[in-house]
Amino acid sequence: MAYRETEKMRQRKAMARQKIVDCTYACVSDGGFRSARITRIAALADVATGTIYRHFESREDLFAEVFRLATQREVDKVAEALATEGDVTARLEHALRQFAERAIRGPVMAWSLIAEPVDPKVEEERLKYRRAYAALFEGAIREGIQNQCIPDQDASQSSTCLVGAIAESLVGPLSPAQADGNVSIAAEDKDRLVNSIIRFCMQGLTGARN
Amino acid sequence: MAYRETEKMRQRKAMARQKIVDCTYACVSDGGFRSARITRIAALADVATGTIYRHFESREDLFAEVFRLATQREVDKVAEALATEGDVTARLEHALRQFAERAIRGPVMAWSLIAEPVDPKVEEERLKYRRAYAALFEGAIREGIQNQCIPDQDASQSSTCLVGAIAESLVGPLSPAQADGNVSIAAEDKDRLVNSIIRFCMQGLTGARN
DNA sequence: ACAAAGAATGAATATTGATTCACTATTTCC
DNA sequence: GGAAATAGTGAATCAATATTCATTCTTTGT
Repeated sequence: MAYRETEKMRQRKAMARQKIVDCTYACVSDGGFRSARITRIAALADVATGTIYRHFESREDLFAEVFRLATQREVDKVAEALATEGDVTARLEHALRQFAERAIRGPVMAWSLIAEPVDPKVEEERLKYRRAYAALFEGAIREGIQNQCIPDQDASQSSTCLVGAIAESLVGPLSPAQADGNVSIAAEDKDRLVNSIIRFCMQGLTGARN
Repeated sequence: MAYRETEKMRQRKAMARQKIVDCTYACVSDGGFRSARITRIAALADVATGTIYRHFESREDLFAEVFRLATQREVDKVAEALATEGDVTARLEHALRQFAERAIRGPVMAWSLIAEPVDPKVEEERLKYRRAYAALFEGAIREGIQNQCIPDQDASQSSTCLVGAIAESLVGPLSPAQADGNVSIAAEDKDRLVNSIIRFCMQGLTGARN
């Protein structure tokens, strides 16, 4: 025998794989999945196109993995915001703000995760992602209903409305950002936007104007 | 001279063109713009692929026209609902219901009009469509603010939230219409769904639980 | 240093559809 | 009927990318 897989090689391989994932993430952040070409990813990662296929079965599989990682990051942030101390409505508001602000910071990625049409394997990941969100928001809304901070309602349906209102507000205006070379919005506009959305959402949830 | 365009021919041509438009509409209703292949449209319309190019500059132009027609139809319905007698909130509620019910009836088309990524020329039409909606809802919200049925708020932003909440509920991946093998939902479920969305939206707008 | 095994390469291939265009068919008018 | 003009056809072409695979380069153990 001559060659056997060694620790050093395993690590080098893992690093190459990671670099491919990172560069794919960068490409997607820039123009969405659809415009992320294998050749561009390969060039960025400084490997040959063929190399990508030693690490991933197909473009679709690579994308599914990148999607999974990206969403995990987002969902974690929201979960974190919901897990703080305080009453349910405050925590929900905090979580919505987190969601909205992150989407504004990375509008193309937000659009890709929420709305861009993707291949079946990626769509499957998206379903899990939506379910994770739904579960988080729903849980909080249920808790709110229980201790009467929030009037009785279909928690699952309301959480869908929350996501929709935010997504449309952020992704709608910002997704043509890929078309024109859209510049990012000014900080005070961003704040007004986020506050406006949150007011609508919290009011839709609780009926309370604050 | 020998041949000159005659009325009969003009009509026949117009009919062929109309048939192409109709079949494109059908294809889009079925699977969105992206999956509407020229070959399939041609087959449906019972013409050769080349014929389509005698009536339209390109696939994109054909799609732009179909988009324009489809949205005109939708916007007209909402405008109609808003133009009835009664107080603003009742009319807004009526319009939202119209919007939601139509989207449920044709979820794929609704998704195509609202969220599917499309080519630039079609995107341009979508912008007009959004503006038309924004103008309609906004106008009503402004009117409501003026005569104090609705608290002061960013009318344009609120109208975006309305569209988003409905769109996500009806055409998002978690919507009942898509989740199961898109068998149409039962009438009473549909009603509950629409009522639930509308409650959220009206409450988001007015803060009033009814 | 060498042979065996694996990893990387990237030009060539495959695929998927839109679009073209040389040709055929139809309509019109004499 | 026949010539001129236009309409319709659909196989061939083109374009844009994902994917393959024969070849080259690296690593490893003796």
